[in-house]
Amino acid sequence: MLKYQHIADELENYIEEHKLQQGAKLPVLQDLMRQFNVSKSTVTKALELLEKKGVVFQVRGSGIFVRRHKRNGYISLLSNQGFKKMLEEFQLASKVIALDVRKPTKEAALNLNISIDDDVYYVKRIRFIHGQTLCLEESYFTKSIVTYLNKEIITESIFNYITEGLGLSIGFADTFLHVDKLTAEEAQYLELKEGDPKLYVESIFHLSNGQPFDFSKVTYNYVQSQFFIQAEL
Amino acid sequence: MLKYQHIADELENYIEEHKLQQGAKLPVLQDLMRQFNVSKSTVTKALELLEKKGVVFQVRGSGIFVRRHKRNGYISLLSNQGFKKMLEEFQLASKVIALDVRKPTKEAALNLNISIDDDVYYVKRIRFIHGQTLCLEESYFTKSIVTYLNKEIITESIFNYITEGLGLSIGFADTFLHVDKLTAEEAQYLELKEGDPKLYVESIFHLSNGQPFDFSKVTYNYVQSQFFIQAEL
DNA sequence: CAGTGGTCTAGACCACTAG
DNA sequence: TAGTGGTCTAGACCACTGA
Repeated sequence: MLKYQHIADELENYIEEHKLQQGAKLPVLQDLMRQFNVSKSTVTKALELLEKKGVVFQVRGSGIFVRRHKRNGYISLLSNQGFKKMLEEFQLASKVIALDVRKPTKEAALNLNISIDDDVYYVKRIRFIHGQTLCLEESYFTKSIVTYLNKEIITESIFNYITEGLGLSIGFADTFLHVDKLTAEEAQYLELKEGDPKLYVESIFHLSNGQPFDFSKVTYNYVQSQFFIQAEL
Repeated sequence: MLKYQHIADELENYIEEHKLQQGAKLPVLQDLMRQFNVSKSTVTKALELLEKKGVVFQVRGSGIFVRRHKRNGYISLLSNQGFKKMLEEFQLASKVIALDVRKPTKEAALNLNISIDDDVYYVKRIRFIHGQTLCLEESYFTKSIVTYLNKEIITESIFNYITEGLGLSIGFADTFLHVDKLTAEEAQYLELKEGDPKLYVESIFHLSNGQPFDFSKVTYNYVQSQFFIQAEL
């Protein structure tokens, strides 16, 4: 385990356990260096991680403080809060509608940077949150990378399987979103009415080496969809 | 000017000028160290900045590569791409509907962490993109921080004025969003129909020292609203 | 002006990739 | 196995905050 990762985890746990609120002051750098017996840069690296994650903010000349917003029930749009945490917190579940190997659409091939003759796994599923429909999801996985999928895997967390099971390292994602009206088919799956609002999200996920491996199109139920983003400016 | 900031700017310009595409390889760390005559950590810091900004990705054992998505016309939801760039690229304009000093609503006071007896600047404006209505925006600025505003300022970029004019340093923002249907009033302002879809975004902006100074509620025209997010996972 | 976080260095060693 | 980026150190110096 990386030292800075470990320090970040410890600090986050500490904040969680002691239920520290926005603005609570953490120990100064000197103390953290001594406490964990590491150099200044290592502590700094850990704090940068937490800052990116939206857990703390640092003020030069003053100290390190807890950052925590007041609202519950919002899903993080940047999945930097951890997959497992999300799954637990929101009791997500899935129902699989389709799973097969096929040729990609032109659109999918373009986004995955493959030929329309290459194979992809096609996954279509509905996701539920607290027992309500959350979204309708269609995904294309490059088969030469994600070599095997089955119904059991995709009912659980696909990404967890990709990292743990296949030993692949996920790097980054490009996500595009806009708002529109539900088509009849989407409305039926989400148990809403045609013409109701929807949030439509397309994402291209890449491995750490930059190779795209998943192109997904997700239509969210507007009633259930509350998102948040913590940004540094 | 910070060295790592300068290096990051230079590299970004280089990529822009040479129109490097996704996957293009940049010089290795050694070369960048020599080229800019700085230590390894400094180059690393510059590259971390660019990585966070979604400009490059690094692969251990392999190199540093350009990251660039293929879609145009999408607005970045994390304003980490720079305000000025956005304004230029999208030809944003504003029409002011209201500007006054008043007492905050309970909601605004709560989010700004002030008393309902404190003064706030209230701003209501419509923003246009390429001459079309983009959004309807209501903002509350803590008056003790943002001490002065006038119509001219808020017709241009408020944030630019806050940093340049008032010399304040903006730190981070918490943003909450969901999808809903337009009310009659919103529809009128946005030149759409009541019941049409909308993207509704609430943000709380904080100074670098953690103090909230702006609570804003924005309703986007669904036709014009295309957003993207570049995330690291 | 004491104390805090931010920048930067020089160098050791490690983990991974690709030929 | 040579070359690449990632981690970590110890320490100097700088910029900012708050009493």
